[in-house]
Amino acid sequence: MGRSPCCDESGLKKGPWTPEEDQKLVKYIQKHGHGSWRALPKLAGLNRCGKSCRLRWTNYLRPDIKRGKFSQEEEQTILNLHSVLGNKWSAIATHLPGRTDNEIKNFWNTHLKKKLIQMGFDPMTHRPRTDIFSSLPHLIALANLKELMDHHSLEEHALRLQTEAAQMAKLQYLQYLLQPQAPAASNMATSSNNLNTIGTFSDMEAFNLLNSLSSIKDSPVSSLSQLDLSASSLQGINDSISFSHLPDLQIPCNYQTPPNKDMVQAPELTVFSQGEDSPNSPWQLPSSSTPSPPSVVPPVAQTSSMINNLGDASSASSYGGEAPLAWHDLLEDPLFHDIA
DNA sequence: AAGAAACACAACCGCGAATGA
DNA sequence: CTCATTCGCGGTTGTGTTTCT
Repeated sequence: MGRSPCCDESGLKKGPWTPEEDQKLVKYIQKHGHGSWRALPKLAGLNRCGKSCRLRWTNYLRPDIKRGKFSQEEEQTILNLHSVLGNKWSAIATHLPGRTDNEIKNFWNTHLKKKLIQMGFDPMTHRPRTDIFSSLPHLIALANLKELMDHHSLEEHALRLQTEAAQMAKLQYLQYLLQPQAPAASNMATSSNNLNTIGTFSDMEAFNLLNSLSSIKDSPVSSLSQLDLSASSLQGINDSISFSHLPDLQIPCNYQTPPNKDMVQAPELTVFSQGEDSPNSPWQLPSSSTPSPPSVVPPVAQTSSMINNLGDASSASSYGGEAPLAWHDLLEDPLFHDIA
Protein backbone atom coordinates (compact mmCIF):
# COMPACT_ATOMS: atom_id res chain seq x y z
CA MET A 1 0.00 0.00 0.00
CA GLY A 2 1.08 3.58 0.32
CA ARG A 3 1.56 6.02 -2.42
CA SER A 4 3.79 5.77 -5.40
CA PRO A 5 7.37 6.81 -4.80
CA CYS A 6 7.83 7.81 -8.41
CA CYS A 7 7.18 11.51 -7.89
CA ASP A 8 9.55 11.67 -4.97
CA GLU A 9 12.45 10.69 -7.10
CA SER A 10 14.77 13.61 -7.50
CA GLY A 11 16.18 14.81 -10.77
CA LEU A 12 12.94 14.40 -12.67
CA LYS A 13 11.56 17.41 -14.44
CA LYS A 14 8.40 19.06 -13.15
CA GLY A 15 6.26 21.88 -14.35
CA PRO A 16 4.89 22.78 -17.76
CA TRP A 17 5.54 20.46 -20.65
CA THR A 18 7.50 21.64 -23.65
CA PRO A 19 6.34 20.89 -27.21
CA GLU A 20 9.35 18.58 -27.59
CA GLU A 21 8.33 16.53 -24.57
CA ASP A 22 4.77 16.38 -25.84
CA GLN A 23 6.00 15.16 -29.19
CA LYS A 24 8.13 12.44 -27.60
CA LEU A 25 5.25 11.25 -25.47
CA VAL A 26 2.73 11.24 -28.30
CA LYS A 27 5.11 9.47 -30.66
CA TYR A 28 5.92 6.80 -28.13
CA ILE A 29 2.33 6.10 -27.15
CA GLN A 30 1.14 6.07 -30.74
CA LYS A 31 3.79 3.50 -31.53
CA HIS A 32 3.79 1.31 -28.42
CA GLY A 33 0.78 2.25 -26.34
CA HIS A 34 1.41 3.47 -22.85
CA GLY A 35 1.88 0.06 -21.25
CA SER A 36 3.37 0.61 -17.83
CA TRP A 37 3.33 4.28 -17.02
CA ARG A 38 6.19 3.82 -14.67
CA ALA A 39 8.41 2.38 -17.34
CA LEU A 40 7.25 4.72 -20.07
CA PRO A 41 9.36 7.83 -19.37
CA LYS A 42 12.65 5.97 -19.72
CA LEU A 43 11.51 4.14 -22.82
CA ALA A 44 10.22 7.33 -24.37
CA GLY A 45 13.34 9.27 -23.44
CA LEU A 46 11.56 11.61 -21.07
CA ASN A 47 12.94 12.96 -17.84
CA ARG A 48 9.55 12.83 -16.17
CA CYS A 49 7.83 10.53 -13.76
CA GLY A 50 5.22 8.12 -15.08
CA LYS A 51 2.50 9.85 -13.22
CA SER A 52 3.27 13.13 -14.90
CA CYS A 53 3.28 11.41 -18.30
CA ARG A 54 -0.05 9.75 -17.66
CA LEU A 55 -1.59 13.04 -16.58
CA ARG A 56 -0.24 14.88 -19.59
CA TRP A 57 -1.55 12.22 -21.92
CA THR A 58 -4.98 11.75 -20.40
CA ASN A 59 -5.68 15.41 -19.81
CA TYR A 60 -4.08 17.05 -22.78
CA LEU A 61 -2.49 14.97 -25.49
CA ARG A 62 -5.02 12.19 -26.04
CA PRO A 63 -6.30 12.55 -29.59
CA ASP A 64 -9.96 12.18 -28.68
CA ILE A 65 -10.00 15.17 -26.38
CA LYS A 66 -12.54 17.78 -27.23
CA ARG A 67 -11.24 21.24 -26.50
CA GLY A 68 -12.98 24.54 -26.26
CA LYS A 69 -15.94 25.87 -24.38
CA PHE A 70 -18.52 23.63 -22.82
CA SER A 71 -21.84 23.66 -24.61
CA GLN A 72 -25.12 24.40 -22.85
CA GLU A 73 -25.99 20.74 -23.13
CA GLU A 74 -22.71 19.64 -21.60
CA GLU A 75 -23.12 22.17 -18.82
CA GLN A 76 -26.56 20.88 -18.03
CA THR A 77 -25.35 17.30 -18.09
CA ILE A 78 -22.63 18.13 -15.60
CA LEU A 79 -25.11 19.82 -13.30
CA ASN A 80 -27.52 16.93 -13.49
CA LEU A 81 -24.85 14.31 -12.95
CA HIS A 82 -23.23 16.25 -10.16
CA SER A 83 -26.53 16.43 -8.33
CA VAL A 84 -26.59 12.64 -8.36
CA LEU A 85 -22.94 11.66 -8.22
CA GLY A 86 -21.31 14.50 -6.32
CA ASN A 87 -17.64 15.17 -7.01
CA LYS A 88 -17.15 11.94 -8.93
CA TRP A 89 -15.44 13.70 -11.78
CA SER A 90 -14.29 10.61 -13.57
CA ALA A 91 -17.77 9.15 -13.43
CA ILE A 92 -19.19 12.38 -14.78
CA ALA A 93 -16.55 12.46 -17.49
CA THR A 94 -17.68 9.08 -18.82
CA HIS A 95 -20.94 10.72 -19.82
CA LEU A 96 -19.19 13.53 -21.67
CA PRO A 97 -17.22 12.12 -24.58
CA GLY A 98 -14.01 13.97 -25.21
CA ARG A 99 -13.99 15.74 -21.88
CA THR A 100 -11.56 14.86 -19.12
CA ASP A 101 -12.35 14.65 -15.46
CA ASN A 102 -9.82 17.39 -14.82
CA GLU A 103 -11.44 19.68 -17.34
CA ILE A 104 -14.86 19.07 -15.87
CA LYS A 105 -13.56 19.59 -12.38
CA ASN A 106 -11.98 22.88 -13.38
CA PHE A 107 -15.10 23.97 -15.17
CA TRP A 108 -17.14 23.14 -12.12
CA ASN A 109 -14.88 24.98 -9.73
CA THR A 110 -14.52 28.09 -11.85
CA HIS A 111 -17.97 28.39 -13.40
CA LEU A 112 -20.77 26.12 -12.33
CA LYS A 113 -20.16 26.25 -8.60
CA LYS A 114 -20.25 30.02 -8.64
CA LYS A 115 -23.29 30.02 -10.83
CA LEU A 116 -25.19 27.81 -8.41
CA ILE A 117 -24.15 29.96 -5.48
CA GLN A 118 -25.31 33.00 -7.40
CA MET A 119 -28.62 31.31 -7.94
CA GLY A 120 -28.92 30.72 -4.22
CA PHE A 121 -28.17 27.01 -4.32
CA ASP A 122 -25.71 25.05 -2.29
CA PRO A 123 -23.32 23.63 -4.89
CA MET A 124 -22.76 20.51 -2.85
CA THR A 125 -26.33 19.58 -2.11
CA HIS A 126 -27.96 21.33 -5.08
CA ARG A 127 -30.59 22.54 -2.68
CA PRO A 128 -31.53 26.08 -1.83
CA ARG A 129 -29.13 27.48 0.70
CA THR A 130 -30.48 28.17 4.13
CA ASP A 131 -27.75 30.48 5.33
CA ILE A 132 -27.98 34.24 5.21
CA PHE A 133 -26.46 34.50 1.75
CA SER A 134 -29.19 32.39 0.31
CA SER A 135 -31.57 35.27 0.65
CA LEU A 136 -29.55 37.35 -1.75
CA PRO A 137 -30.98 35.98 -5.00
CA HIS A 138 -34.32 36.04 -3.33
CA LEU A 139 -33.94 39.73 -2.61
CA ILE A 140 -32.83 40.36 -6.14
CA ALA A 141 -35.93 38.58 -7.31
CA LEU A 142 -38.01 40.70 -4.99
CA ALA A 143 -36.50 43.78 -6.49
CA ASN A 144 -37.92 42.67 -9.80
CA LEU A 145 -41.35 42.14 -8.33
CA LYS A 146 -42.53 45.59 -9.22
CA GLU A 147 -41.83 44.99 -12.86
CA LEU A 148 -43.70 41.72 -12.75
CA MET A 149 -46.66 43.35 -11.09
CA ASP A 150 -46.87 45.82 -13.91
CA HIS A 151 -47.80 42.97 -16.18
CA HIS A 152 -50.22 41.00 -14.09
CA SER A 153 -52.90 42.04 -11.77
CA LEU A 154 -52.07 41.20 -8.19
CA GLU A 155 -55.13 39.07 -7.66
CA GLU A 156 -54.67 37.04 -10.78
CA HIS A 157 -51.07 36.53 -9.83
CA ALA A 158 -51.91 35.40 -6.31
CA LEU A 159 -54.52 32.96 -7.52
CA ARG A 160 -52.14 31.39 -9.97
CA LEU A 161 -49.48 31.08 -7.34
CA GLN A 162 -51.81 29.45 -4.91
CA THR A 163 -52.37 26.68 -7.42
CA GLU A 164 -48.67 26.33 -7.97
CA ALA A 165 -47.98 26.26 -4.27
CA ALA A 166 -50.40 23.38 -3.97
CA GLN A 167 -48.54 21.58 -6.73
CA MET A 168 -45.27 22.18 -4.97
CA ALA A 169 -46.67 20.76 -1.77
CA LYS A 170 -47.72 17.69 -3.70
CA LEU A 171 -44.23 17.38 -5.07
CA GLN A 172 -42.89 17.60 -1.56
CA TYR A 173 -45.18 14.87 -0.48
CA LEU A 174 -44.12 12.78 -3.44
CA GLN A 175 -40.54 13.39 -2.50
CA TYR A 176 -41.24 12.07 0.95
CA LEU A 177 -42.82 8.97 -0.48
CA LEU A 178 -39.81 8.35 -2.65
CA GLN A 179 -37.41 8.54 0.27
CA PRO A 180 -36.37 4.98 1.07
CA GLN A 181 -34.91 6.06 4.39
CA ALA A 182 -37.85 8.20 5.32
CA PRO A 183 -39.18 7.59 8.78
CA ALA A 184 -42.46 5.77 8.84
CA ALA A 185 -45.18 8.30 8.32
CA SER A 186 -46.46 8.05 11.86
CA ASN A 187 -50.11 7.19 11.85
CA MET A 188 -50.47 7.29 8.10
CA ALA A 189 -48.32 4.33 7.22
CA THR A 190 -46.86 1.22 8.71
CA SER A 191 -44.39 1.68 11.52
CA SER A 192 -41.63 -0.15 9.69
CA ASN A 193 -38.77 1.61 8.01
CA ASN A 194 -38.40 -1.26 5.64
CA LEU A 195 -38.81 -0.01 2.10
CA ASN A 196 -40.79 -3.03 1.02
CA THR A 197 -43.18 -2.66 3.86
CA ILE A 198 -43.95 0.93 3.23
CA GLY A 199 -43.70 0.28 -0.45
CA THR A 200 -47.32 -0.56 -1.00
CA PHE A 201 -48.49 2.61 0.59
CA SER A 202 -45.84 4.68 -1.12
CA ASP A 203 -46.51 3.17 -4.49
CA MET A 204 -50.15 4.03 -4.47
CA GLU A 205 -49.58 7.49 -3.13
CA ALA A 206 -46.72 8.17 -5.47
CA PHE A 207 -48.74 6.84 -8.35
CA ASN A 208 -51.63 9.13 -7.60
CA LEU A 209 -49.41 12.09 -7.07
CA LEU A 210 -47.47 11.50 -10.23
CA ASN A 211 -50.77 11.41 -12.02
CA SER A 212 -51.89 14.66 -10.54
CA LEU A 213 -48.54 16.27 -11.16
CA SER A 214 -48.22 15.22 -14.74
CA SER A 215 -49.51 18.58 -15.79
CA ILE A 216 -47.19 20.63 -13.63
CA LYS A 217 -44.96 21.46 -16.54
CA ASP A 218 -47.86 23.20 -18.21
CA SER A 219 -48.09 25.52 -15.29
CA PRO A 220 -47.70 29.12 -16.38
CA VAL A 221 -44.88 29.55 -13.91
CA SER A 222 -42.46 26.71 -14.26
CA SER A 223 -39.28 27.88 -12.68
CA LEU A 224 -38.54 27.79 -9.00
CA SER A 225 -37.19 31.27 -9.00
CA GLN A 226 -40.48 32.54 -10.21
CA LEU A 227 -42.22 30.49 -7.62
CA ASP A 228 -39.92 31.76 -4.91
CA LEU A 229 -40.56 35.24 -5.98
CA SER A 230 -44.21 34.50 -6.14
CA ALA A 231 -44.16 32.89 -2.76
CA SER A 232 -42.66 35.96 -1.22
CA SER A 233 -45.17 38.22 -2.79
CA LEU A 234 -48.02 35.94 -1.91
CA GLN A 235 -46.89 35.65 1.66
CA GLY A 236 -47.49 39.33 2.02
CA ILE A 237 -50.95 38.93 0.61
CA ASN A 238 -52.07 35.84 2.42
CA ASP A 239 -50.21 35.02 5.59
CA SER A 240 -52.23 31.91 6.21
CA ILE A 241 -50.33 30.02 3.56
CA SER A 242 -46.92 28.80 4.65
CA PHE A 243 -44.17 28.35 2.14
CA SER A 244 -41.61 27.43 4.72
CA HIS A 245 -41.09 23.96 3.32
CA LEU A 246 -40.70 24.96 -0.31
CA PRO A 247 -36.90 25.06 -0.29
CA ASP A 248 -36.71 21.46 0.88
CA LEU A 249 -37.29 19.88 -2.49
CA GLN A 250 -34.82 17.15 -3.14
CA ILE A 251 -36.04 15.71 -6.36
CA PRO A 252 -33.13 15.96 -8.77
CA CYS A 253 -33.24 19.23 -10.56
CA ASN A 254 -32.77 19.99 -14.16
CA TYR A 255 -30.88 23.20 -14.25
CA GLN A 256 -31.23 25.71 -16.94
CA THR A 257 -28.54 28.20 -17.55
CA PRO A 258 -29.75 31.72 -17.27
CA PRO A 259 -29.83 33.39 -20.67
CA ASN A 260 -27.47 35.97 -19.34
CA LYS A 261 -25.41 36.22 -16.23
CA ASP A 262 -27.39 39.08 -14.79
CA MET A 263 -30.51 37.02 -14.61
CA VAL A 264 -30.98 34.82 -11.62
CA GLN A 265 -32.86 31.70 -12.42
CA ALA A 266 -33.46 28.68 -10.28
CA PRO A 267 -33.69 25.14 -11.58
CA GLU A 268 -36.74 23.79 -13.23
CA LEU A 269 -38.23 20.80 -11.58
CA THR A 270 -38.19 17.60 -13.46
CA VAL A 271 -39.71 14.38 -12.25
CA PHE A 272 -37.26 11.79 -13.44
CA SER A 273 -38.47 8.57 -14.82
CA GLN A 274 -36.50 5.40 -15.16
CA GLY A 275 -35.41 4.98 -18.69
CA GLU A 276 -33.20 3.27 -21.17
CA ASP A 277 -30.22 5.42 -20.36
CA SER A 278 -26.82 3.95 -19.69
CA PRO A 279 -27.08 0.90 -17.46
CA ASN A 280 -24.68 2.60 -15.07
CA SER A 281 -27.12 5.34 -14.48
CA PRO A 282 -30.36 4.78 -12.68
CA TRP A 283 -31.53 8.08 -14.04
CA GLN A 284 -32.86 8.97 -17.36
CA LEU A 285 -31.46 12.38 -17.81
CA PRO A 286 -33.43 14.83 -19.84
CA SER A 287 -31.74 14.89 -23.20
CA SER A 288 -32.68 18.35 -24.27
CA SER A 289 -32.66 21.71 -22.62
CA THR A 290 -36.44 21.71 -22.57
CA PRO A 291 -37.32 18.66 -20.55
CA SER A 292 -40.80 17.38 -20.39
CA PRO A 293 -42.46 15.54 -17.56
CA PRO A 294 -42.93 11.82 -17.90
CA SER A 295 -45.52 11.39 -20.58
CA VAL A 296 -46.63 8.07 -19.20
CA VAL A 297 -47.21 7.77 -15.51
CA PRO A 298 -45.22 4.79 -14.30
CA PRO A 299 -47.24 1.81 -13.16
CA VAL A 300 -47.03 0.80 -9.57
CA ALA A 301 -44.30 -1.76 -10.13
CA GLN A 302 -42.20 0.78 -11.92
CA THR A 303 -42.69 3.28 -9.18
CA SER A 304 -41.26 0.72 -6.80
CA SER A 305 -38.14 0.42 -8.86
CA MET A 306 -37.94 4.17 -9.06
CA ILE A 307 -37.90 4.23 -5.30
CA ASN A 308 -35.16 1.63 -5.23
CA ASN A 309 -33.18 3.54 -7.78
CA LEU A 310 -33.59 6.69 -5.83
CA GLY A 311 -32.09 4.83 -2.92
CA ASP A 312 -29.16 3.76 -5.08
CA ALA A 313 -28.69 7.23 -6.36
CA SER A 314 -28.65 8.77 -2.95
CA SER A 315 -26.21 6.22 -1.66
CA ALA A 316 -23.98 6.95 -4.61
CA SER A 317 -23.99 10.55 -3.64
CA SER A 318 -21.07 11.67 -1.57
CA TYR A 319 -22.95 13.90 0.76
CA GLY A 320 -24.88 12.77 3.74
CA GLY A 321 -28.58 13.32 3.87
CA GLU A 322 -29.74 16.44 5.55
CA ALA A 323 -33.19 16.03 7.09
CA PRO A 324 -34.97 16.27 3.79
CA LEU A 325 -38.42 17.29 4.73
CA ALA A 326 -40.27 18.64 7.68
CA TRP A 327 -42.84 15.93 7.40
CA HIS A 328 -44.97 16.93 10.38
CA ASP A 329 -44.87 20.51 9.19
CA LEU A 330 -46.37 19.32 5.99
CA LEU A 331 -49.04 17.36 7.82
CA GLU A 332 -49.93 20.34 9.91
CA ASP A 333 -50.01 22.68 7.00
CA PRO A 334 -53.60 23.65 6.12
CA LEU A 335 -52.50 23.67 2.54
CA PHE A 336 -51.61 20.01 2.77
CA HIS A 337 -55.07 19.12 4.01
CA ASP A 338 -56.59 20.96 1.12
CA ILE A 339 -54.70 18.98 -1.44
CA ALA A 340 -54.53 15.62 0.34
C1' DA B 1 0.24 52.90 -18.38
C1' DA B 2 0.88 50.26 -14.29
C1' DG B 3 -0.32 47.57 -10.54
C1' DA B 4 -3.89 44.73 -8.37
C1' DA B 5 -7.39 41.50 -8.55
C1' DA B 6 -9.85 37.97 -10.70
C1' DC B 7 -9.98 34.27 -13.68
C1' DA B 8 -8.70 29.96 -16.20
C1' DC B 9 -6.49 25.88 -16.48
C1' DA B 10 -2.45 22.80 -16.43
C1' DA B 11 0.01 20.29 -13.30
C1' DC B 12 1.17 18.47 -8.79
C1' DC B 13 0.30 15.98 -4.42
C1' DG B 14 -1.42 12.60 -1.53
C1' DC B 15 -4.62 9.07 -0.73
C1' DG B 16 -6.92 4.73 -1.42
C1' DA B 17 -8.07 0.83 -4.43
C1' DA B 18 -6.48 -2.73 -7.31
C1' DT B 19 -3.20 -6.02 -8.43
C1' DG B 20 0.37 -9.27 -8.32
C1' DA B 21 4.34 -11.60 -6.18
C1' DC C 1 -2.57 -13.39 3.94
C1' DT C 2 0.79 -9.76 3.64
C1' DC C 3 3.23 -6.43 1.46
C1' DA C 4 5.04 -3.72 -2.41
C1' DT C 5 3.91 -1.52 -6.53
C1' DT C 6 1.07 0.76 -9.76
C1' DC C 7 -2.77 3.30 -11.14
C1' DG C 8 -6.53 6.47 -10.89
C1' DC C 9 -9.00 9.88 -8.50
C1' DG C 10 -10.04 14.18 -6.17
C1' DG C 11 -8.25 18.22 -3.92
C1' DT C 12 -5.12 21.83 -4.30
C1' DT C 13 -1.59 24.83 -6.05
C1' DG C 14 1.04 27.52 -9.38
C1' DT C 15 1.23 30.34 -13.14
C1' DG C 16 -0.11 32.74 -17.25
C1' DT C 17 -3.78 35.76 -18.95
C1' DT C 18 -7.40 39.01 -18.71
C1' DT C 19 -9.98 42.56 -16.55
C1' DC C 20 -10.47 46.21 -13.41
C1' DT C 21 -9.07 50.38 -10.90
